[in-house]
Amino acid sequence: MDLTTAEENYLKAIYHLSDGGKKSVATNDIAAEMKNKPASVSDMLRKLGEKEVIEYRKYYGLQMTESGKRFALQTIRKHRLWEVFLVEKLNFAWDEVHEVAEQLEHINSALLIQRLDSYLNYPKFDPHGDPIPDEFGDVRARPRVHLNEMEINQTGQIVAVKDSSAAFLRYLDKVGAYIGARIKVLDKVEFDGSLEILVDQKKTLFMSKDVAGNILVQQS
Amino acid sequence: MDLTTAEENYLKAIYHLSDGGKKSVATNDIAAEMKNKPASVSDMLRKLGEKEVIEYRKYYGLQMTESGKRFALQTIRKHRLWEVFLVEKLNFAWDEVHEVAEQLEHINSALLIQRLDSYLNYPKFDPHGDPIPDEFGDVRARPRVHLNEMEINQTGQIVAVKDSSAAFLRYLDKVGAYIGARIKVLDKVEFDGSLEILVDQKKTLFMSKDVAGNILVQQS
DNA sequence: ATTTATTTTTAGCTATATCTAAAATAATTT
DNA sequence: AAATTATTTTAGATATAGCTAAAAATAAAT
Repeated sequence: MDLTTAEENYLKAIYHLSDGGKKSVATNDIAAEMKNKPASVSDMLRKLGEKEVIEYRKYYGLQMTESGKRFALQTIRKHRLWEVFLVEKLNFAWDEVHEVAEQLEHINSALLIQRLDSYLNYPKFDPHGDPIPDEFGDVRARPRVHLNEMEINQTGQIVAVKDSSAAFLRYLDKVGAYIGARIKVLDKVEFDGSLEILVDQKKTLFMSKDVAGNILVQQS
Repeated sequence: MDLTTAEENYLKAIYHLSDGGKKSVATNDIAAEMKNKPASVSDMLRKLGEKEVIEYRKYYGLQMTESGKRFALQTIRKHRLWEVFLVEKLNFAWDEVHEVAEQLEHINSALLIQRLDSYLNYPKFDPHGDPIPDEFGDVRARPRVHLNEMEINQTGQIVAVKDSSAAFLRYLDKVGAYIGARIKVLDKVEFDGSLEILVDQKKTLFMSKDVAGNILVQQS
């Protein structure tokens, strides 16, 4: 069974809004996420129900089926692999990749994705630090802590940022706090929660509690 | 003005069938090339006429406009750049790339194509030896000769093959006669036209007139 | 120069994916 | 509990891109 591009996009939106198929999702919220009208969503939900990628009872909401989750994860996998390609090979900036990956994720070729994965050396995380599902849809989720919650002398690796506005990403780029950077908390100021951070065993960096609250770290 | 994927595919087909916009093309031939029905083609020609990428007088055939040629060349450029990527970076075989490139050519991002071009080191020819138009649609066409028409001691570079059946491509791969290979005609047998070829100043190779007739060489 | 055959176009239908406006259902408030 | 509000669905459009069957125009053959 094959899905259209539109169906893939709906499934992906539903997957994200439902927190991986755990929660129920409102028609209105899907419409907001997809930037279209609730009436269009209702229609699509009926179709997705017929294809059995969701279980749909009208007026009562929906549940993703196992099949639906697999499809969503495949699309997410492709999106994130392409993001890695764009950043690592074509030197795109973090904030330039989304639009293009949004198109590339719908290219249909199992061989292409296998080869791309291999070419990129089987990355486990995308440039924003989000995990890349493997070909079976398995995700190796790492425990994450907000940087502002870490204690002095604790170490880890930056794995994600919460605020992905262009301005914030530019700031991070400037200070060298890229995804994958190894960090160590050197000092913490009591009264405002600001931090002194060692980045990649070289640069030290002062950071406000607010900024640190937007950075996720895998502790090690 | 933007074109849909279907419109891009029609323009590309028309460009090829009309030999770069020079000849007129029959509705039936477009239908055959696109594997759909003449009625569908008529309809699309009307639309393409309205968008002024072709000049269309019903029953009388069509002419590509300058705008139409530019669009077609951009699509061809993207297709061939992706083919280079698939073969050189992802290790696709010559006969595996077409289908996937057919999808990738419709990805819409000027930046992506610029970066891809740069990443591939501004290739001038695709893996089949067909020229890649530059971003302005200019094509550096090289004079080509069939290998069987070359004389003893003449040299050149293989730029294309006419028969692109998987069997033929496998044969060429096996004997090392890939696109770009530098060749020299060492000897020519009078009575059957078969040739002795030096490939890349290393291997010598015997080749029937028939095989040589399917290989195009840029003389140098 | 008619007739016949071929090619091309039109008319009307189907499917996808969107929309607006109205109707139906569920949730909230008084 | 009834009325009001919010959410969701249906009904009926529109646009794209294909189809079949029939009509119209052009080309070929007698």
